[in-house]
Amino acid sequence: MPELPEVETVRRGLAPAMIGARIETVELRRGDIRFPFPPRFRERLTGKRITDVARRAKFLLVKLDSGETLIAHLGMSGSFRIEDERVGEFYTPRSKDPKHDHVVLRLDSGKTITFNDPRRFGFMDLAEDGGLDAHPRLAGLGLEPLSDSFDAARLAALLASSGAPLKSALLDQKRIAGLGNIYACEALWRAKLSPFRPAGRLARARGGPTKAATALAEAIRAVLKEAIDAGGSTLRDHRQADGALGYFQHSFDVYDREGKPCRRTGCRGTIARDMQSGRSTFYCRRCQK
DNA sequence: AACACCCCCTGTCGGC
DNA sequence: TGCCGACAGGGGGTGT
Repeated sequence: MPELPEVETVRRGLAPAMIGARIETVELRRGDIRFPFPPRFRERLTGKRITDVARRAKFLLVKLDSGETLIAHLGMSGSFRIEDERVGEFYTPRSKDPKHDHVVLRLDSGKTITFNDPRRFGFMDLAEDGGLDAHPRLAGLGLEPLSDSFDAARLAALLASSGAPLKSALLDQKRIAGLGNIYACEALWRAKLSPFRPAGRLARARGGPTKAATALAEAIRAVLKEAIDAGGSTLRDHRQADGALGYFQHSFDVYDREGKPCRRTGCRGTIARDMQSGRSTFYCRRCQK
């Protein structure tokens, strides 16, 4: 479930295995994932040393000593796997479906980093030295919800121009970058806000953000932070199992809980599911207004 | 300009 | 048991 917390969890897993290492070989098992690989992709990676592994919204950013940056997106089903050739098969069982291993990076540390993506909605790209912020895949992205500058006032301002329902606006990566279908639903539930409420109306208050915007900003930050904390703790266990980085099961308050009781203390509502712009929205009619 | 809609692709699950 | 449609964490392109 690669939304911001999952991508951040993957980043934290990859960073210690990748930073400082040199890429010795790049194996592409096909010519494209969702998009074709950029020109001279293998050459631009091979022999380069990795200086950092960062994240912007749901994008992983692998910084190279050439100044270029490898941009990776997990799409819906992408994951990375770390294997250590020096340790061997006992600690690193094979993936269940190696047929979806599309990219294999062999590092001089002896570790192998494999990108696996059954649905191939993920992709990789390269940004030239100095061209990361202007790269077409990143240029239009909105505010990082976990950055210091994200607060109720900024959230309200970002939603002010929207005529869309609140949940659709939260999924718009040009406004807030990193929320996906799960955490948009979860944040709205926490803030007791209906996903159908007009987003632009959250902004309109004299002298500052509305109570709803304040609650929503806090809910977004809290739900993302908690998910990252949960992923971080799950990560260690998961890696002992098979070295895979990508999917972690969390327990959600509303997502995928259609027909089940609302978990809010004192609320007797039942979780409903509706479609909004083609995606499922889970919410409680009783306590989300 | 700012939406809503459809599509990309594979796998899984529930209903018949 | 098998088949078939619905649906799945995302986002890019198109049409209104």
